[in-house]
Amino acid sequence: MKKTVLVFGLLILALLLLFQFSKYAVISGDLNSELAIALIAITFFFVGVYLNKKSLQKKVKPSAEINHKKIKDLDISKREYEVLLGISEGLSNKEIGEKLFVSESTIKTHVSNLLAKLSAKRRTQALQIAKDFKII
Amino acid sequence: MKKTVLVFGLLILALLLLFQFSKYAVISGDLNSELAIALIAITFFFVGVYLNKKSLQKKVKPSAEINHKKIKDLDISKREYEVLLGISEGLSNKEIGEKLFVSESTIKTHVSNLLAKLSAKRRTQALQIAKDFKII
DNA sequence: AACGGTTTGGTACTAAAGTATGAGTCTAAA
DNA sequence: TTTAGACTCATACTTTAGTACCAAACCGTT
Repeated sequence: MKKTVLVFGLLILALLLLFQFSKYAVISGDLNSELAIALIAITFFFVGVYLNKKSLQKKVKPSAEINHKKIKDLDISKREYEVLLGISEGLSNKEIGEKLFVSESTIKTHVSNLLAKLSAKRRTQALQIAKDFKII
Repeated sequence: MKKTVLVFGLLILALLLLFQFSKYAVISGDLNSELAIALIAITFFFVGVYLNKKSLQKKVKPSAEINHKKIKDLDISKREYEVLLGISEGLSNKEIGEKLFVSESTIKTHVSNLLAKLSAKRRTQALQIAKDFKII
């Protein structure tokens, strides 16, 4: 919010300066009126590019963002989530165990609990559901 | 390519028209010089927005497109690809078999060949690799 | 018609995955 | 301090997944 106010403040300031500059150029009868117009055109061109980029970012980013609230809603613990990430990397239970420095048995327990919480029958189904929920 | 030429042609035309218009406004001593400048500013603002949107589209779209060439390069058959899609939906071999009206044995054969072609040890790893290759 | 590639499917096996149950440890909160 | 939840691990078991090998049927091409 603060950022938005700052940006718009600066934009209005720049706009006023450009208008003052163009007025001065016209009144003083310089040959520079074309230059002034060109400057205004270029400035607003970049303002357009900048604002468009900002507004698009807000529409594109969410598709790649993780829904942390959903993770809590599903009652998925920290460790279970780490296991879920291991599954999404295509690792076996044994490999996940090695990565997290625990036994394969432990991973099996986590996976089993995870599947129940995600209402999945298999780890591949868990991946599909987790993607739908945007938690991976 | 043709489109690009057309767009740039129209842009240059619009630019020239605006310059002529602004010249006329200034020379004729109207009070409208500010209006002319505002029009130029607005025009270039939208030009900036438009061009930015165009250039971003080319960068965003490919991330959701399927690389059919890669599928052929990996020598993955039609049926094998259908099985891969079944896996990505979280289905078991038996369920994929029912969906495609063939036996579980057949699916196992397809999966085994698929894993070899994708250099994967497990179906979950196959999913991860297939995503990297942008074939699912 | 013979050929290569795909698709299908079976048997027999090994390897993972997943379930159920019980239990010990640890930590943060009541 | 005891209590609940999270994490750990094991055993014993069932179910899927995956491999290896073989073989028949199908299909478009030459």
